[in-house]
Amino acid sequence: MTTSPKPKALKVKEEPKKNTSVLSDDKLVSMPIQELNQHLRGLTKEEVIRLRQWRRTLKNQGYAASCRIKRVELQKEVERLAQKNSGIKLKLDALRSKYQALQTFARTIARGPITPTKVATTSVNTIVKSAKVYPASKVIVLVTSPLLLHCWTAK
Amino acid sequence: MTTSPKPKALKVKEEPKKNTSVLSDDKLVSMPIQELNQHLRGLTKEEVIRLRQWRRTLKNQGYAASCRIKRVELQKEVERLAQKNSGIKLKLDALRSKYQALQTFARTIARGPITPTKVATTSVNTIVKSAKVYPASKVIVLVTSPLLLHCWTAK
DNA sequence: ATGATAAGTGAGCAG
DNA sequence: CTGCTCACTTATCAT
Repeated sequence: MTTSPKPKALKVKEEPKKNTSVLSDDKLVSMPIQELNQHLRGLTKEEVIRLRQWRRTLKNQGYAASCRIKRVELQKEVERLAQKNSGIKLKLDALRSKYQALQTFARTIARGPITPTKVATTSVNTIVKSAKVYPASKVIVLVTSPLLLHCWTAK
Repeated sequence: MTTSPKPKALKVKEEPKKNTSVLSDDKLVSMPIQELNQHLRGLTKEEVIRLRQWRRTLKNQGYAASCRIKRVELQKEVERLAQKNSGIKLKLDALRSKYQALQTFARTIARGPITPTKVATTSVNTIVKSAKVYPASKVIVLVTSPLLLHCWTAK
């Protein structure tokens, strides 16, 4: 009905009107077609068609409803995915930070500021002691003699 | 219409029927309401109502269409998000691998092949002093606090 | 026949 | 009034 259907008068809201037959809509729609056919015996041809059509319409109501539900769930899906997405992004950022920190650290110990600060020999003791302010720190003493590397660390 | 509406006879497919007035549906629906009112002068009260209703119906057609488009886009949104999601997951996994590799590397160069001998903290001083038996030796003290490496050497 | 879905309609709410 | 959305109906398409 895409092109200019007759502008009809306003539709009068139909009365709910109770069912003509004993069958409830619920039963009519859920009954196996075979069983329905039995109930249809002895009815006018027109009545049969009408009932069948009504059954079909009721079924369609159900299909339409499930379509609507589907749509709602699609909406939820979008929200769920969006949330999940931002969650992963946070993880990614956190990991990136950790990675960069580690990278910096790795560079430092690999070839970074290994230009040691020069201090008086006597200060070494002080330095070793001061390391204790970092509970997680480790003190490593390297002593190089020609061609040999001796290494100790505190127990 | 939830409860047993009258099972009506099949609706006869209406003829497309050309528009009664000169106004095309397109114009009728897009025309400003004010302009419409001018065109409405001299028409039956019923005709006026009918035309207005028809305009409303045409508008509703448009709204319904945009609703459907919206739904389709929702569908696309889901696909888009799902794809994006798996993309980020790949990145995350890749970064995790890189991170672990770097971690291994860092561990290797940090304390890898040197396996320091463990000694009492007090012994460190002794060690430093004893290094002097090697005239060409160098003493380097490394103190690591989390993610930072401090390094000194004797003058 | 059955299920799903596009299009269209009126109802009703919100602005 | 306008726009939107819901529930429903009908028309189709595919199984």
